[in-house]
Amino acid sequence: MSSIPLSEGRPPTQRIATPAQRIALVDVNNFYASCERLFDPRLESRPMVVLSNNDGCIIARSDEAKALGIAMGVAVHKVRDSLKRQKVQIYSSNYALYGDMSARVVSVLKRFTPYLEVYSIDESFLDLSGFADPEAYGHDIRDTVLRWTGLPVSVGVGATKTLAKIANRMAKKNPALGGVFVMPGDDADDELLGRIETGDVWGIGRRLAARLETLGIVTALDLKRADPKFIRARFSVVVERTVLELRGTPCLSLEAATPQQKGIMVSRGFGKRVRDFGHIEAAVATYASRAAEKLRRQGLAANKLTVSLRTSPFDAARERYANAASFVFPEATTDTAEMIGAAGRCLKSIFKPGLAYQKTGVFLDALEDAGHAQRSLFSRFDSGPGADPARTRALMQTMDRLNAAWGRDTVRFAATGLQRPWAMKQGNKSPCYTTRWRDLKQVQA
DNA sequence: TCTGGGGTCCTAGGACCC
DNA sequence: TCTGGGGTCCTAGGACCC
Repeated sequence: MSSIPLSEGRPPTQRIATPAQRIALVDVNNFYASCERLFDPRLESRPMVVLSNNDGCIIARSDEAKALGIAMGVAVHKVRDSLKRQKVQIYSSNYALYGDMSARVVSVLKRFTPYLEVYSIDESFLDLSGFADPEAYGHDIRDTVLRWTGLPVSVGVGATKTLAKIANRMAKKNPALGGVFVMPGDDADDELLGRIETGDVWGIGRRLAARLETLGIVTALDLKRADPKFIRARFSVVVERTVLELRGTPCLSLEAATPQQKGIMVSRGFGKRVRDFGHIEAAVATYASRAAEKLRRQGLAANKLTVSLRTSPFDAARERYANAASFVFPEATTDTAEMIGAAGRCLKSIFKPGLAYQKTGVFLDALEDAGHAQRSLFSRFDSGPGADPARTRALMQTMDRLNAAWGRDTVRFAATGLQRPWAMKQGNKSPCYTTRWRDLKQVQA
């Protein structure tokens, strides 16, 4: 994270003097709207919005649209008349375009420092520790990105990620700053923090803000001055970190390497309500295969698949229902057909006829590196050279006998193979074997 | 009629083991 | 049969982010 390498052999507890950490947050202003504008110059200085997947709600607005008071996330049908009256241009979203533009911005940013974390499609954290004049550097970054990609960015600099976020917000809110703001640091931050509500601090959402308010903590400055230990006891370690970060103590490090993804989700709302099982089944199969594609593209394999299904939480008059079912694969898989099959079974177990459904999704979980996917305990008997199905059956029978005799999942296979709540709910008693090497050892013992 | 589609991390609590 | 502490692993649910 720091650009100063630790010398080898130094005890980890010993602190070394480093220049104050400087983190810059660079993000694209109104990212989706700015991308669309790039390819349609007629939109320049006109109010415009970009819509979500089914053109359901507003997910991006140009400055001009914001000035008209159009809210983020609002359902289009609620504001359709007002959009028309104010001549707001309306665009469907184009994620392929945004992904491509995002990559271009990142490649420009990488010329400024290799210590960079791509945080989201339109935001990156840059480590500028040790740079003499971060403000001038920020302007350089901004000018270069604009010139090379056509996209306007804002740059906020602070001692921690949380402070960089706040600085970025300042840069956006005050046009006079020219898109760049550097937090002065320490006590000099206080005047500014006093004018920011806790809910606008990174990591403090609506619920936490409400709970903090009951304690009299209303502004970012109040939060900075709160006792970290008290906050930890009352809330959690997450909020405690935010307090420390506001004080300039880094708790969230810059992650230059992208870690392995932990879950993969594909979900969509239906354009209109759906009652037909076949329709939902087709959607689930499509999502399962898309999820499998994403999985393989990253060289991962999944151990578990979950299907969720729900009616609309917005239909106050109709019966509400939401449920999910999971399937744990006998061994980690990347196979589309296997996933579609599992997804279909899961769906069947939670589908209730007669309801008007709004949304379904497929989630892949317990991911691991496909190259090191755990071999099935039985796979060497099941297939390949030396296959011995009889041996497999014998092993399974042994397990069944042990489990029956001891009245529980003695050797831990039977129960761990199926997610319990689902198995119970379905009355599915058939054992499903997870076959890890540690289990094999227990059997042999 | 119509309300996004993804992700992350933390905590509490249950099952189980010795 | 009861009691009990210390530990791991797993899951559900809640909070947040973009």
